[in-house]
Amino acid sequence: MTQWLDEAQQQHWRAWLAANTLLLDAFSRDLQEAHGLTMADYEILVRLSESADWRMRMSDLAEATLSSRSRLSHQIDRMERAGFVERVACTDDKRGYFAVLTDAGWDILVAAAPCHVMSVRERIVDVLTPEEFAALGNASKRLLDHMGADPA
Amino acid sequence: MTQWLDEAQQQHWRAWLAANTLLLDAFSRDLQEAHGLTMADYEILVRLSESADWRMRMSDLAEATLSSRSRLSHQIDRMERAGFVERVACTDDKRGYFAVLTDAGWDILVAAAPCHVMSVRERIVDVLTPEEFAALGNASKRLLDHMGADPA
DNA sequence: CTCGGAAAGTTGGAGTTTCAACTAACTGCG
DNA sequence: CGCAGTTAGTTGAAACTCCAACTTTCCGAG
Repeated sequence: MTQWLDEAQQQHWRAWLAANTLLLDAFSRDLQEAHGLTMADYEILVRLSESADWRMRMSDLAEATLSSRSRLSHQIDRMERAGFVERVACTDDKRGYFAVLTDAGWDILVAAAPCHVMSVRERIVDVLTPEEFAALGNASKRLLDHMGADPA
Repeated sequence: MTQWLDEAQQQHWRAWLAANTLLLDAFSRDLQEAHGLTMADYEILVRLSESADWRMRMSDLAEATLSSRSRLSHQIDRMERAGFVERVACTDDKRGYFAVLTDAGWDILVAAAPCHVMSVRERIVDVLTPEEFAALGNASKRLLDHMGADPA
């Protein structure tokens, strides 16, 4: 016998789902309109910029951005065409490649970051009380843990 | 001067983002493996099944599922091909169409629902304390309100 | 050394989403 | 009435994602 959700649970669940969709849409739209970037582009730029030598192995980057290898590979194709990253062969492991941030990639990240942070603030951080926001973050962290995901 | 996020805020934000991605992936995968449905399919089936006469105007359905008209149109194409819905011309407004749930659509929804609810429980509802889950839902609701979204 | 399996990454095609352009029908104002 | 502007919905192409198959290289046991 299925244990259905009660009315309140149903509402929480749907709110969570709807908020995700609308927020993610909004962030993408903001980034897109202002700088022609997608969320995926942006996350890759961020990860690379935070890495030593502005570079990361394809697999590590895929894992960090919660993306499949295949998806990342196509994604890096596009970003390479756009001039934001370069592929550099890894000499230690000849199967491997690094995705390396270019100056152009850095520049667009620097240009886009303030506007992205702004929209995260406007739509989430500053909308909630600090307690509510922390609760949202902590609940998310618990859910991640339960799935065995690294919180990094 | 950009007001960056502090360390804790950064972590909450990233946790939220990661949890969304992983959870949504997981729900899709569960539905896909068990019944060959996508989340989008499932939500449409749910909405239609909850509507009078198992039918909804295309625009209303698009709005309810937070999808663009174009996306919904393609989506309904596929579901019509699969036999889960039908398009029925609207006689009042000759521009309009109803998406109507078929018996086959109802059947697959009935088959898929328990397994979907199960996975929502397993991955969210039963993972958190009732307080944490409520906090997640309420925060989401607040964010929706702030975006002017109807909580229905 | 060498061979089988695992890991890194890419590829192509099919499926999905987005965007802009389009048709057809409705609405209301002069 | 009659036509300008809106609304409903579709379409096709381009962008993106997913999946399965593939190549190359690495690793470890014998």
